[in-house]
Amino acid sequence: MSRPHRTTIHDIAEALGLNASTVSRALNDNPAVSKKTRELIKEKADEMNYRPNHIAAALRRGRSDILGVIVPAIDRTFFASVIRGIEQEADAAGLRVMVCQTYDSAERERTMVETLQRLQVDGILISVAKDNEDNLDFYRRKMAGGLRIQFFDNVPQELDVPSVVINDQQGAYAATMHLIEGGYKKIACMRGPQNFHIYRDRFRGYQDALAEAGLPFREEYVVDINSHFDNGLEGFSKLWALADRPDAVVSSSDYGAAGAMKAAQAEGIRVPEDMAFIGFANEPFTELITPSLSSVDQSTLTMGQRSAARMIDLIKSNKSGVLDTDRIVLAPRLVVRGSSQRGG
Amino acid sequence: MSRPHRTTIHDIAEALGLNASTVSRALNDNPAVSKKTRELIKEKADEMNYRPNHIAAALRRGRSDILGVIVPAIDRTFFASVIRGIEQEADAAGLRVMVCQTYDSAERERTMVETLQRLQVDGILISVAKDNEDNLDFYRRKMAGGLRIQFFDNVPQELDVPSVVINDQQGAYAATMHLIEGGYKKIACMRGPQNFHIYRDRFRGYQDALAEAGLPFREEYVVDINSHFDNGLEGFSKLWALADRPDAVVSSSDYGAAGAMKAAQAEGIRVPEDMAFIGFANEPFTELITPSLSSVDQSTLTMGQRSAARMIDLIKSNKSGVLDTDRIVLAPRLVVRGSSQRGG
DNA sequence: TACATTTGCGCAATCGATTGCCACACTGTT
DNA sequence: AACAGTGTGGCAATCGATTGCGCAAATGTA
Repeated sequence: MSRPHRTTIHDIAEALGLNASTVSRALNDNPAVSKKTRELIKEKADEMNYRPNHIAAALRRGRSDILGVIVPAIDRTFFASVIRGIEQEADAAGLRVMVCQTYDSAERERTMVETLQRLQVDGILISVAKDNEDNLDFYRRKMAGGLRIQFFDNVPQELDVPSVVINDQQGAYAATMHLIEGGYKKIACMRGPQNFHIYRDRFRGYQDALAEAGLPFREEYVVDINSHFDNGLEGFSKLWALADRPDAVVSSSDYGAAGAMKAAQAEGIRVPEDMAFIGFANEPFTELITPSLSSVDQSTLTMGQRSAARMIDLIKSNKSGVLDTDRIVLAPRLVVRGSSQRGG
Repeated sequence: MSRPHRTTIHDIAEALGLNASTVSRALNDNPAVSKKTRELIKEKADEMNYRPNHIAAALRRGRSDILGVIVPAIDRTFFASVIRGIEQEADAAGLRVMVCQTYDSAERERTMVETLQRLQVDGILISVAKDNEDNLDFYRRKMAGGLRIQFFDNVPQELDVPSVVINDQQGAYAATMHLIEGGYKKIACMRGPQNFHIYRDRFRGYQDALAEAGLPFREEYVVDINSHFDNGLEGFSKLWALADRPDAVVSSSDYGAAGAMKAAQAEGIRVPEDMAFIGFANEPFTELITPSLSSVDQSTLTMGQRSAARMIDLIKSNKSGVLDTDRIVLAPRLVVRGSSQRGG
């Protein structure tokens, strides 16, 4: 028992004694069809419960009206929010969005790109996976082959590609400076993996702020972590083991900051009186924990909108992969909450 | 400057002095092609950097090998996890997954179904939107029209459709019973909108547990909330205003429970010594807050896997929309944490 | 009335891959 | 040497919508 027959433009044409081409034009509001027949056709189409076959149209037109989006994981607020921004722009332009997850695997990332390409997506928006060590050549080839790719967030630094990123240095700088202005003097840094430029930039922002304020940079105040709660716990214990303990922590991730803060509280430390904490990403949970966690907001919605808008422009202008390699840099926004505000 | 020419099977055929049909068969490992030519073709295809046009194949075969997934929002851990389960099954079956968000709008939900249908997806997996008051007829028509739809999580009760849900009653029952066993006697309930069966069921589980333990059901201990942090705050203040205050709260949502707990702590209440809290959904943040929040895990991965597996079976057997309307009911799992464990 | 112009619609090719059917060639058997 | 049988591969139709081109009817003009 196969699927029931779906009505096509040919069915409509036959029912009306017309030609399929006329039906197609009518449904697309082509002025070459008189208003009379156009309405007649639309009525009949409605009556026959017609649903256009997007696949067929895509094949003929060479455009699928689909935007591919590839992210490490959709359940991270950051990406979900970027995707929302992308969808807003896509909706407005009449495009659909297809979302794929790499779960931070470089191999799966390549698979996803291939898959989307087979599906004839009009373009791909991507935030590359964390362990994306050597997909560089892959992307070079793809773009040289005419595939339209727009990068955002985590972008391969070695590639001169169109991208939308935030100013990580500036975000970490602002966070650190905020602590300094709050009177904290021994500020530690929990930094992310330094093979990612975003984490390198954040680390640099931290250093820059210290330097500008005339505070010494202390090697032992730097702890390497990943973006997980447990890493924060461990990171804190390292800092706590020091002879000269810090009085504040800037973290490259909210999860890390939350973990560290929880570990600190377990030691009886008062936050923010004895010690301040500040994270990065402005995850929703930052408002839920006690005290609420200060963080750096990454204007994610804008990131999605700008990325999509650029891609859509390119598609509409019908250029191939050669979009200008401009890098759009968005400004982050410091969100001050209880964890860093003495007497607040 | 339009897109560069993409190599097709015709190009390969021409380059080899063969026919496109042979190339097609070879690439699909059709035994009607000798091993020799098959390998020759595959080599050439590789050399010419051939990428099959999925669109064209889909049109011809009448199958797109795409599964449509519709959820209210992908950034809720619950859905992200279900989607992951779906992807696992789909990957194994060689299908792609296209995820759409309704942002809890019934209208957008219909649009998404239509869109996916135009895209000729092989089937749709959906958790219906919250304000899905009257899409019932819509779904009846779609399914009658041969569209394969598999529901999960939030399912229209009025429809006799294939679905995968969890036993909400059982989850809430276990949560409440856990509190009772912990010695709490005045247990309040923050329940979700009662027009959703999932929240009705949870409320029923709460009542059942009370009844079984011989505890009185008290109308004033019931507060209506939505699944937001702020609703938890407000909900708590209502309970706090009572003459005879409760000593525990079961919530139909983690966010509500977290909000209530924070409000309680602000009043100087010790958790769980003075008052216990337990949520529903087992969101990741439940481990981050202090004390960590007990919750009910919904075996989301399994839900996704089972839903997808059923749909895939149906697709492979090439039946139309008439999948058996069995309802698969999964068992939830109580996760006990600090917020409900005295002396723990 | 005759001719030029516009309007409205049909014909047929096309997008790229798939597939039923047929034809040729080769092997092996008698 | 003739024929059956099997193995390979080509031909052409097909999926459903789109679109360049051209024809015929309707309209306008002299």
